[in-house]
Amino acid sequence: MVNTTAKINTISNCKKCNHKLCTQKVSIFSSLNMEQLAKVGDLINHRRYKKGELLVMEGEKTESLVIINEGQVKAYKTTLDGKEQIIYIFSEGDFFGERNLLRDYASPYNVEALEETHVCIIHKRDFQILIKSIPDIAVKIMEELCMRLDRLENTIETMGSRTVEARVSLVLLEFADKYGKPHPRGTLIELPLSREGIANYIGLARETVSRKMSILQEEGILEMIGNKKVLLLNRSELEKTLK
Amino acid sequence: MVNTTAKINTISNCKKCNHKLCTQKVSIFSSLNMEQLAKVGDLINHRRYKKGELLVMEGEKTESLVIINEGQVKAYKTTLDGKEQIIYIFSEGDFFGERNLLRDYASPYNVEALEETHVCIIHKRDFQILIKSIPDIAVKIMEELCMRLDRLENTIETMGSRTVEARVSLVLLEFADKYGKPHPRGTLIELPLSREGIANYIGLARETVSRKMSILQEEGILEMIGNKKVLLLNRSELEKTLK
DNA sequence: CGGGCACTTGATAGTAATCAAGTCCGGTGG
DNA sequence: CCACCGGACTTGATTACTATCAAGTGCCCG
Repeated sequence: MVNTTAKINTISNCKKCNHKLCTQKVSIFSSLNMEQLAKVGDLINHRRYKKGELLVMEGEKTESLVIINEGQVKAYKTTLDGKEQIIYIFSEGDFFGERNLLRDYASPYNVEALEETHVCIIHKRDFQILIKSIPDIAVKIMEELCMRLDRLENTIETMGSRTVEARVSLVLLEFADKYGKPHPRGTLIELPLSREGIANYIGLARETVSRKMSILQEEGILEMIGNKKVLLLNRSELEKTLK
Repeated sequence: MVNTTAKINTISNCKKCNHKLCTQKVSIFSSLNMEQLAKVGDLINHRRYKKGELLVMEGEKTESLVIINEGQVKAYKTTLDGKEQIIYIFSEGDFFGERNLLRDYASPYNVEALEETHVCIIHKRDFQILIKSIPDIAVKIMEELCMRLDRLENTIETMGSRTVEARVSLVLLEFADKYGKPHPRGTLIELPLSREGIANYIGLARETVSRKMSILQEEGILEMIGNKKVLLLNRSELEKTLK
């Protein structure tokens, strides 16, 4: 199965972890029984990336579905003026590379680790077999794709109607839902992105993001804790800026 | 050419046309054999809408997949300042309502006929049965959803990087691919939307769309023919404004 | 031929990008 | 433990661009 001892170690851990990590975490495998999970586990390879490392480059032809097991990554396109437009932030349980499961497809974006990240990889050919023997997986992927469509559609709505405040609110609410933890005075959000990253996510200048967040702080809607944390104090007020 | 008797005619035609119109036109049924097509045909209902009629309202709970057989529709969200942000234009062979095939889902947008439109409707419960007996359909839908994700991701990129020219170019190229016909001097595009519609599609003021298109005409990249047609003379030049 | 509507074009104002200093924070080394 | 350094962030001033407001113009249809 494998050669070097270190690798055997990792892999053998993985034999167990396949159920816990890659498979159980991920909604697309949630309907599988133990036997099926084991089957899936056999097809999975693992890999680690350090912060800043590229998992995939825009335009690169990839051959596999990648599932984030631990850590998080950003998927971004490079615009003609050299900026990066972040499209997705993928965290534990999210996947990418689904486009080329069915046909050959160049990656539409760069994917870069935002921190130490551990991924599970399933090769296209294995996945195609898998999807045929367990059709329910295709349905689960469809569900996930629909959720992404939802988010992108909403993003386009706020980007189109162009009230900058709404864009900032939307991203803060998104982060609150995804990364927020209960706190006596509200919700504590660990930001996955720097100010510049947030700006690149919602198509603004980093200074503008700073300014708008300062205003939200003055209004008592949130409190900035250092640069990487935000305490959301008044969620309903923040939601008002949306609709 | 049409009136009441014609309508009866149409309906009875449909028993036959199910194979030709709804099913053969649509990529999601492209892998089906004749027998399967017939099975699908039996599940389909038809309906016509006049220009301006709403097929679905934002927030409404729908129960079926709708396939455009003839005509076209726009899917749009109403923003808090009363504007409409158009997200999709669906034409012959496109479908919507896929979100609620799997779970109960309120429509994320209004859908309105841009012209006389004829649709095929499959109820959720029938579709769920269909998808189980012919799993390949789920795969086809996945493909289509991936294409939509592609487009939305590109839209977000251009909306984010905020060069207004690029937005106009992108929409013109999209229309050229979708509705363009060969012409001795380039590509003739029948615009599905008015200037205001285009503006609502790419998040600009209608005046801005006018101005940018006038500039493109001055530059010799295109020629406006009345209000509803555009002759694209220099496609490669238009593409340069993107990347 | 005339009326209405969509579109174009012009002038103005508002808002965010850009340019430019500062300031804060975390990390490092003395 | 403290002082210093660098990078990220904030804040301010200016500029650039598009939305908005306001006339016109042209096209399509009766």
